[in-house]
Formats: sequence, C-alpha cells, structure tokens
Amino acid sequence: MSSFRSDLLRTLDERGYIHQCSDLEGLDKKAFEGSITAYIGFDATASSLHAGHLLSIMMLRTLQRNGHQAVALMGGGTTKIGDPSGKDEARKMLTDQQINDNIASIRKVFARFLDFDGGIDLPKSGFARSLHKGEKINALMANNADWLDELKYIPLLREVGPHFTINRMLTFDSVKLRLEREQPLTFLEFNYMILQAYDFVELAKRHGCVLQMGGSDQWGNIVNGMELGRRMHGLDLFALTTPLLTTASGAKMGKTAGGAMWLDAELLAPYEYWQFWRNADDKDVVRFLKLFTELPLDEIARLGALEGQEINLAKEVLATEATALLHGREAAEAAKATARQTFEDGALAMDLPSVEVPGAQLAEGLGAANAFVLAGLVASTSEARRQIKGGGLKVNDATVTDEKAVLTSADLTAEGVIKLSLGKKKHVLLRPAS
RNA sequence: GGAGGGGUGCCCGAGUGGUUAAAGGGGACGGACUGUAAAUCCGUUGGCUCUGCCUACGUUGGUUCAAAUCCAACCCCCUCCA
Repeated sequence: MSSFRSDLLRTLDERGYIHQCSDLEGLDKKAFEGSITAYIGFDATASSLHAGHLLSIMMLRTLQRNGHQAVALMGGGTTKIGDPSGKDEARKMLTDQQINDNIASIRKVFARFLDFDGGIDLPKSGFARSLHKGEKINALMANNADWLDELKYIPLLREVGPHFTINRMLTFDSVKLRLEREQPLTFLEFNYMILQAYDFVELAKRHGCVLQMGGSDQWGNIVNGMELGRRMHGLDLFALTTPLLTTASGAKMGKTAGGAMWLDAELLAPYEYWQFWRNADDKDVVRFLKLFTELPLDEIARLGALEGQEINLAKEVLATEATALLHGREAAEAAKATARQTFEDGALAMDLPSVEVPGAQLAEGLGAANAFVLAGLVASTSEARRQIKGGGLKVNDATVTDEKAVLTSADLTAEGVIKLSLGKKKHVLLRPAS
C-alpha cells in the first residue's frame, strides 16, 4: 500500500494490522478528514477474553489513540445463536445470566486498553474538528442484545429479509464449509450472519459507525453488514480485517499448556502472561512487537536486527511491553525480575506463582506426587508418577527420582517455601499456611 | 416412513470373541541438544491408597469361562429412497 494520509491507516498499515479492506482509499480519506467511529464485535461465550482477542483489542486502541471513536460491541444477543464460522458443531447454549456475567467481566479487560470516559463524547453525526493534544474520544461499549432481543420476527423479515438471497448466503465460507463437510448447520446458526449484518446497520444508525473491523474469518459477515446498510439506507460503510494470527509454528494464538491465555489477572497471573510472550518463537518476535506493543518502529527494527542469543533481549522487551499494556508497568517489571532471578541467576524468586498447603500436612509428610497435583503442575498423581519416571519433576531444583518421595517441613528452604518445578519452565512455590 | 452406513482414548483413525488400557498418526507434556527459540532425536500420553486394583470403545440389557468385538432394544449422526 502506498502512502496514507490519515494517521490511523498509516499506523495500522505499518504495524501489520491490515489484511483486507473494502476501500482503503475511501476509508483513508474519511479518517483524514475527521474522526470516525468503528467497531469490533466480541463473543460473550467466556468469562474473559484471551490472547486471541488481543489483535482486535489493539486495533480499537490504535483507533482511539489516533483520535477516533472505538466501539467494542459485545455480542450479548448473537452469543445466544453462535457464529458457525470455522466450526463443525453448534456451540452449547448459554443462559442470559451467564452471558451478562461474562460481559461484565470482559469489560474490565477492555478498560485496561481503552478509555471509556474522561475524554470527549463523539456526537452521533460525526466530528470534523481536529483534536487538541492529549484529547481522546471516549470509547464505547455496546451490547447487541439491546436491539436484537426486541426484534419482532415479521418486521425483521420484511425489513431485512429481502436483501439477502439464500443463493448468496450459501456461498459464504461459514456456510459452505459446513455443508461441504457434511456437518449439520441449524437454521438458528444460519441466521447469525443476518443478525451480525444488522448490527452494523444498527450501530451506524445509533452511533454513526462507518467501519467494522475483525479477523479475516469475519470478512464475509462484515461485507454483509456493509451491503445491508447500503441497501436499506444508502449508507457508505467500510470493512477492514486483520490477518488471521497464528504463531510461526502454525498454532492459533492464545493457547497454552494450561488452556487459553487469559487476559484476566485472576485467571492468569501477570508473571505467566509475561512468560507466554517471552517464549515466543524467534520468527514471531518482530511481528508481535509491532502488533502487541506500542514501541516506535525504529526501535522495533533495532530489536529485530538482533541475532542468535541476542534475540532473547528482544523477547524480554516484547514480554515486558505487552504485559505492561495489560497489567501495568509495575507488574510487568516485577514479572521480568522474577524471570531473571529464576532463569538467569538460578535463584529462588519469591514472586513465582505459589500455592498454600496446611502446615499440618507438611508436618505429617506430603507425597511428592500429590504436592505437584496440589500445585497444579500436573493433572493427576498418575501423571506426576510418569513425570518422575521421565525425570521431569524437581523439588528445590533437585530432580525427583523416587515416585514415593515424601515432602516434609525439612524440605522447606531458608525462605520457608518448597519450590516445585515441572520441566525447565514451570515453577510453583509451596507455602505452608499457618 | 423405508433401505443402507456409522458412533473407539484430547483429535483423526485401526481393531470385529481372549495375548487390548486398545495399532498408527497428529497434538500435548517431559528428556537430550540449545538461547526460557526453532529443527532434530528419545520417552510418556485413563484413574487410584500402584509389583495390585478400578473405570473405559454411543446407552441399557443379554449370550459366554471371557466382549470394543456376538445378540436385542434404545438414542444420535450420515447417505439414498418416499
């Protein structure tokens, strides 16, 4: 892409956020002339967002930092249906209560990346004057249940139905793939794309939203919304998607040993979040620095030029910067310090994740296998035994060789803890509870 | 409604009466090598109070000394016909 006039598109482009856009030039013009409103939709299927959502969140953040209005649309309504894209099976139904709880909890994560208040509210009609230094337009959180729940079936059919042909709906990947793979696609799910399209139109009406962004798998859904807006109200809307993000080894972003890489400190401690980034593939470092940190590009270029063992410095920066965005600078630095002590100095870092055990249990003697289960490092005592056989477990940095080893108060270090390790990277401190 | 095919461990997929906690692959985890990377090689991959016991091949019941494997009923999925 050549040169963009708007800061927004230039930034998105330089940092590698753009995969596909319905009309780059037109969008650039609009974003250059004034503030625009754009949104991204999020499921409310889980109680927290995970690293897989991070790209979208960073896009919204970039939007806000460049003087535009970011809208995070929670799919309170569409979650009740389930997006069939990329799935072979319908997802389980959630209750309203679960969905609302999820939304409330997800909002906290957004608040770390976006400012919802303290800035300027964007008037619905759009906004042409340029912002003063440091001024921000408040981000918005919307919930499509607000309008979808109240839809009346017949009016909706009459209003929206004529603009969709089954012929075309059948050609969308989300539908086509299911049919080709001979997996059932229910009528319920089939409606998802219609409602998502309707969301775009509704947000355009309510908030003057002109752009929907999302992952590349959402392209079809987004374009549907654009076209629906044009047909119903003659609106000029835009679509912009991000590349589907996989790690260099092909895995989907956001999965880890223990499950998803949650963005909620209660589900995943900052130290472990830091570790996730620290363990990035060499080949991913520059890409991740651009997407998930806000370091200037020349700085990233400098880090990207590092070779061999030096790359580890770049990974440290990546981990610290990414963690700082989510959990704050202090937590990020603390995680870095903990990692340094643990991995480089071989020292005992008291900030490692820890688990409490009743002191009495230690006095009596606690089977090592059980201790590892307690610490959450292995799923079962059987697995612990297997790991012991394979030499994968350590107590206070000494490999456990006896499946029947027992931990007692005598194993407490001078600091009053027992360090349990699985492999080289996972460590948990066992603390006796008084 | 009729005819056929199918439901196996995290996933894919073999197995059609005992030697099957179930081949093979993928993934995951651990070990070696390294740079807390990648690649490669090796190992592990149901649970427990673990030289033994328990639970497992859609569900329930049956045949048998013995079943994932045979029989019956039921549930679900797919294909073709109506």
